[in-house]
Parts: sequence; C-alpha cells; structure tokens
Amino acid sequence: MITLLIADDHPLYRDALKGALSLNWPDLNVLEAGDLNQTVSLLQSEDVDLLLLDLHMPGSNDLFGLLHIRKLFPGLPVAVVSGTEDATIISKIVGVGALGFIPKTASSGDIAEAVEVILDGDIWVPESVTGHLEEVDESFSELADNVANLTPSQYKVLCYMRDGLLNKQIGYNLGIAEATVKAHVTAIFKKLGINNRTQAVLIASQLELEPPVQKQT
Amino acid sequence: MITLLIADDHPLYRDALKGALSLNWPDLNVLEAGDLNQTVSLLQSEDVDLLLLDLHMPGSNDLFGLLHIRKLFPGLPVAVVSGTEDATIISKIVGVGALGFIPKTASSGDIAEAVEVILDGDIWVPESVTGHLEEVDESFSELADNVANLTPSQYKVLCYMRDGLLNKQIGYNLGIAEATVKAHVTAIFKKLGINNRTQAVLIASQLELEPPVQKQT
DNA sequence: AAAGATCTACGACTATCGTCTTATGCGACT
DNA sequence: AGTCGCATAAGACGATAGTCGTAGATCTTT
Repeated sequence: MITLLIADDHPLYRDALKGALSLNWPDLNVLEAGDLNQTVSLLQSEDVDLLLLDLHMPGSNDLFGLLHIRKLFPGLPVAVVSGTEDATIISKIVGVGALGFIPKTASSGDIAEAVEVILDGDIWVPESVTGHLEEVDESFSELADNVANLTPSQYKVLCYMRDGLLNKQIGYNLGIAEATVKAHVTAIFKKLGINNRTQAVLIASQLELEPPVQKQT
Repeated sequence: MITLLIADDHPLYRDALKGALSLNWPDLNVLEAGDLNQTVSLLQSEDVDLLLLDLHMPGSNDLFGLLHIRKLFPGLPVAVVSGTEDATIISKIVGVGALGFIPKTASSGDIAEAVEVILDGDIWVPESVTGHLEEVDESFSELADNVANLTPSQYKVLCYMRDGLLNKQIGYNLGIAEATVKAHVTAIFKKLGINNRTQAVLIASQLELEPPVQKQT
C-alpha cells in the first residue's frame, strides 16, 4: 500500500496524474495539496511514501520551496513535476535533492515508470535529458545548502524579504514584533555569509527558476 | 560598405563570427569589443550599421545591458547573440527592441541570412522559434521601458545596487559623494515606481536571464 | 539532573536608507 | 535669454535596517 501526495495548484492536473497512476497501482492512496502550506501540514500528519511536487505552486517559490521541504523531511522521496524541459534547470532540481523530474508533457506510461523508479530509491529524469545532466556548480550547491539550513521562521522571513516587504510588514504578516524579524534577518545573513538584505534578496531570487511578474506596489 | 560591431567577450567567437560574415560581405568593416564599456565607447566614436551583442558579456547584465544600449542609441539595429534557445527568453529579447536573435549554434549561412534580414530592418529569429514567439507580458515591457529610461548614472548606480553595495560603497566606486548616490537612488525609485532598494534589486535581477553565481562577500 | 545547543522572541542602540530642500554647473533645445 | 534635464552635493530629518545582549522554551547530550 503506497501513499502518495500530489502537490499542484491545478486540480485538473492533480486528477490527471492520479488517473495515470491508479492504472498501474490499483491500491494507491492519494493525498492532494494545492499550496505549500497544505503540503507541509499533510506531510506532518500523514505517512507519505512519495511527494509529487509542482515547483510553481503558490507559496512554493520554485527551488526555494523544494529546499524547504527537503530540509523539513530529509528522508522523503520527492519527484518534481514541472513544465520546463531545460536540462540546466532539471540538473539544478536533481542537484538539490529531488529524486526525479517529471515533465508535464510526460505520457502516463512515463509517469508510472518514473514513480516506480523513484520509489525504488533511484533517480529518474526524462530520456531527453538523461545524457545532458550537468554537474551543478559548486557555489550553487553551497548556496542551496545554506538556504536549506534556514529554520522555518527564517525561511518565511526570507520569503517576505524577497517580496520586497519591510521588516515591519513582515512582522505584521507573521504576527511577531519587528525586533524579532530583525533577529531572524541577522541570523539569515550569518547563515548565508552575507551582510545586507539586498544580497539576501538576490540569493532568494536566484532560486526562482521562472521569476514571476514584478509586483508593482 | 557596412560597418559592424561585434561585442562578445570571447575573442575566438568574435573571429569565427567575423569569418562567417566576411564570406558573404567581402567589404565588411568589423569592429570588436570585449565588454559593455568598450562597446559603448566604440558606438559613440564610430558609425556602426549593426551591433552584434553577446548578452553575457562582462558589464552587460543580460537584458539590462541591451536596454542600456537601446536607450543610448535608439536608432542602432541590434542583433543579440547568445547560447540559449529558449523561446520565452528570445521573446523577451525581441520584445525589448532587438531586431534579431542569433543562437551560437547557428550555421554561417544562417548568420549571414540573419544579418542580411536585420540590415533590411526586419526581424530575424531562428526557425525553431519562429512560430513560438510569445507576446511579452505587459508589465514586463512596462518594466523594461522604465529601466530603459534611466540615465547613464542611474543605470550605473542600479548595477551596483544589484551587487548588494551600500550607498557609500557605490559612491566610492563611482568617485562621487554618498549624497549624490542617494539622489540617484531616489530618482531611480521614482522612475521605477517603487520605494525601496529591495524592490529595485528585484527588478534588476529579473532582467538577468541567466543569473551569475552569487558573489559571496 | 545538569549542561549545552537551537529556536524564538524582544528591547536598546547604532548605522544606513531615503526624502526634502537648496544650490551650482553644464549642455541642449526654443 | 530662458527653460529644461542631468549630474553633482550639502544639511537635516525621520524611517528603516542591522547588531548586540538577554531571556524563555525545547531538545539533545552528558
């Protein structure tokens, strides 16, 4: 009996994925989540064998969210589902600890195969990029490592920083004092080896694979 | 008699490009530049018919540099040369005013054709993306427009801001007082419709197509 | 149980940011 | 000659950022 968590903000695609997989695993237990918060709380309460994660999910922030989940649940196999086919991006995803990458264009056969391989603990990527997996840049993985070592609170603060919010606004959103936000900010700087918020924002935005449209405030 | 400026930080590739083109245009006048500063000064002193611009050139900062040049020399035809084949990125490049996009994998025949088309004032993109050119997001082009309207000094200040420098450090690098830097910063904010440096950095980093490795300071 | 490490939280203090005002010099356009 | 935009820069001021010390809570280690 296998329990699977499909995390994707598109309900139709969740259904399609579920359908494709239930053909091969009749006794499949499928959980669903539409954003990163739901995903995390489900992972905390349920016993999940594999997470299928859409990188572009609300609250996920691409690699940023993947790192977060990898840190919170180190043993959990994660397969990333996304629309891109770019070998460089897929390399980064795998380099950051995902056990596989399933393009949204994959056939149900491919998907089933991918899930099987990943449940076995191996890595699966689309055939088109099998030979093109690049070595991930050393400083990039160091960066990813540093970001992964942020505590949940620090992670949230960094997310808000990357949206251009002031410490005061971040505190309001998180229900904590500005002084506490500042403490988190300082801790983030130390972990990332930097000394001001601009550099932090840059690092965070580099973990975005497809930057969203800039919010004009 | 056609004068061409090849701006690429790779001397070998400049030679290759020059070679490919001189086959078709025996009386070609080729200038070369290795970084953005050289490019700008050559454009100021020489009469150039077409600029072949490598986006990943030192000082160029991808779209950022292209916008800068488009603003300084609005009438100059620019063809972008780059390694990517991503239709989304190419769409942005064209949307920002480049008359063409030449992938580094292009054959010398393709290159010659591209240059010919562009000198005629038309747009040339690789066949593989001809049908896939996307409409550029409205807020993106608005953003690009705003950035393009920065003055040269403001542009430089924004570049340093994006590197995480303090106003004081920027002033030192540019040989001007911190007070002047602040004046520029405020002006930048007004032009971009924002109100703090974090948002400015975010905008700048969105104009990077392939973010460089983070500089650990 | 005691010690140590980590996370979260917050106030006090200093540094930097960002705005505003004012001013000078310069070149371009009318 | 006058106006405009741009670059430069000073002084003053409030807002924000960032550091430091402290403290309670939790968890692990000894």
